[in-house]
Order: sequence, then structure tokens, then C-alpha cells
Amino acid sequence: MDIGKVAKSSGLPPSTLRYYEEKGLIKSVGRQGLRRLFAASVLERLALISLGRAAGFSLDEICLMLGPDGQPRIDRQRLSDKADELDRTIQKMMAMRDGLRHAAICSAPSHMECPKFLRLAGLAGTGAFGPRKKSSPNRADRSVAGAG
Amino acid sequence: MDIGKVAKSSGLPPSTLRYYEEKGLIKSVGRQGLRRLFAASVLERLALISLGRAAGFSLDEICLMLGPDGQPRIDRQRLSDKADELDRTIQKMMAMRDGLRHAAICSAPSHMECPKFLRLAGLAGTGAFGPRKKSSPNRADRSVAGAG
DNA sequence: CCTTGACCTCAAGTTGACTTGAAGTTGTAC
DNA sequence: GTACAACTTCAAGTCAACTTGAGGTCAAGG
Repeated sequence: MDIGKVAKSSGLPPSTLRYYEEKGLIKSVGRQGLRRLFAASVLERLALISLGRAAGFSLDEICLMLGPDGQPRIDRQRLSDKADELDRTIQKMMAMRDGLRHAAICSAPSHMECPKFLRLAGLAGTGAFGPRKKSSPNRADRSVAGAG
Repeated sequence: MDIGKVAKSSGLPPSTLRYYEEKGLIKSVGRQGLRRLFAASVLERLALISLGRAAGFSLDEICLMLGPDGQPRIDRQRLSDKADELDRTIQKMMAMRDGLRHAAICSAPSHMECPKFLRLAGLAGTGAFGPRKKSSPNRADRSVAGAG
């Protein structure tokens, strides 16, 4: 398959595929003249990458998780840790979702005055708000504390 | 409170607080000389912003959801839509989590050959790619990256 | 032979969310 | 009365994940 075919099949633009190749996320099996040739299996790999992205992983993380040659030669502990991390994020997102759903039907003058909202959003009582961890440039986890 | 106090209480650096103010996410109640003064309630607001970020919303989205004065004068429909969007993301993340957990204990030579992994990861049938819209730099669909 | 269109490379631009740096101001401690 | 930390503004830098643009290659068609 040439890059156009992969692009069509995967829904990703050629520029992205080239970028992914440059990053080492996918590889072409050779060239025909200048043109890259890809194996059909690249589509599976792209699906996995897509899934990883949707789940919030960075390309670098996905690179590590997928392994350089598609094999999972990666530490099982690491995979497990990733799953746990993901799980914590899911908890937060569910809190947010429930908070939003309630906010959509609540008639309190301000959500901050609605105990149900605060509880759903996980802001109740303790003032233990979750750590906000995005990618690398953050030195340390920061949490907004004590607003309760 | 001056910006240093807010920074200390919230865990966010002053630069971020200034940036948030510039964006309209928070506001100061006045100045003492050049220095900003904040009401204590800004901490609640920051907690909410922090939660929104952790759930994967952009600052602009949070701005809309919180409203300019902390009130939820925003469309209930919008809140509900956001909740649904979040829910779809959560589904994907759960798929990923389960896939990872299985990968951590699976002994198949390649995960792509393990039907259980493929099913868990939601790649079972064929063409299980996420709904990618072409053409425009789409934000909504991948703003998921929140707290990885 | 010339055009067209899909491919190529490499460099630079974009967006979001900040951070960093330069240069200036203020309040307090010595 | 001066040193110093903590504040101020404004501009520019950073990072990820791409996209866009300039300039070039190559096969097919008229």
C-alpha cells in the first residue's frame, strides 16, 4: 500500500503518517522510487495508536507501550501501572460527568452552594482535590487545596 | 489575599494565576498599588477549574461552563452534551484500561494475535477506528489528554 | 513535450497552556 | 536609606502533535 491508501483506510492524513513514521510509531516496509510502501498490518497498529491517543496517552508513551517492533516487550509492571493511572483518571472523569449531569438539572443559585454538586464533583468535605498531572513540563504535581 | 498567598494555597504558580485572570477564568477584586488582591472565593473557583482540567476540558470550555461570574448561566443542554462527550471518552478509556490489564498478564506472542486483547481494546471487528473527522484541526475529539 | 496529481523532503507555522526573561515598582528588614 | 524579595508588565520561548508551504520527483495521459 502506498501512503495514500493507508491515509484513506485509516482516516489519517499523509502528513500524520509521515510524522508517525518519523517518530518511530509506524514503519514502512520499503520504497518504490521515492514512495513509501506500507504493509497492511500498519492499519492495526494505527488503530492501536488511535485508541491510545483517545485514552489520553502521548505518542511517546504509546511508543513505549507498543514496543519498537510491535511486540509487547515492555515491562508488564509498566502496563499495569498505566492501567491503574488510567483508572484514576476515569474516576475523576466520572465525577466530572456526574457533576455536569447534576448541574444540568439543578436549580441551586450557584453550584458551589449545592452540596450535591460538590459531592458529585468530588469537592466535598476534605478539600482533597485531585492532582493535576499533564505531561512533562510540570515539575511536580500540584493540587488545588482547601477550597471547601 | 495577594497573588503569592493564592499561589501558595492553590499550588498554582503566580504566572498561571495571571494567565487565568487574563483569560477571564478568575478575577481579582482590586489592587493595592500594583499588586492584585483576590477574594478567598477564588480558591473554590480554582478548584473547579482544576477539576475541569483533570477531566480533560480546555480552559475555554471551562470558561463557558463556569460562566463569567461563577454562575452557571450556561445552557443546560450544553452541560448535558458535555457530560455525554465525557461519557464516550470514559468508555474508550475503560477499553484501554482493560486492554492494558490483559496485556500485562497475557502470554500471546503479539497482542494483535490475542483475540481477548483485541476484544477488550474494542478493536474486535474490523475498522474499529475512532470516528475521525478529516480536514479541520479537530480539538473536541482529542482534547481528551487531560490527566494522563 | 508538457501538464497533472500524488508522492517526496525540509523548514516553518499553529494551538493551548503555560513559563521565562527583561526591566521596572513596592513593602519591609536591617 | 538601601538592599532584597515579591510583586508588576509585556514579549518571547516551550512542548506536543500536527499542518502548511516551498520546491522537487515521477508515472500516466494528451
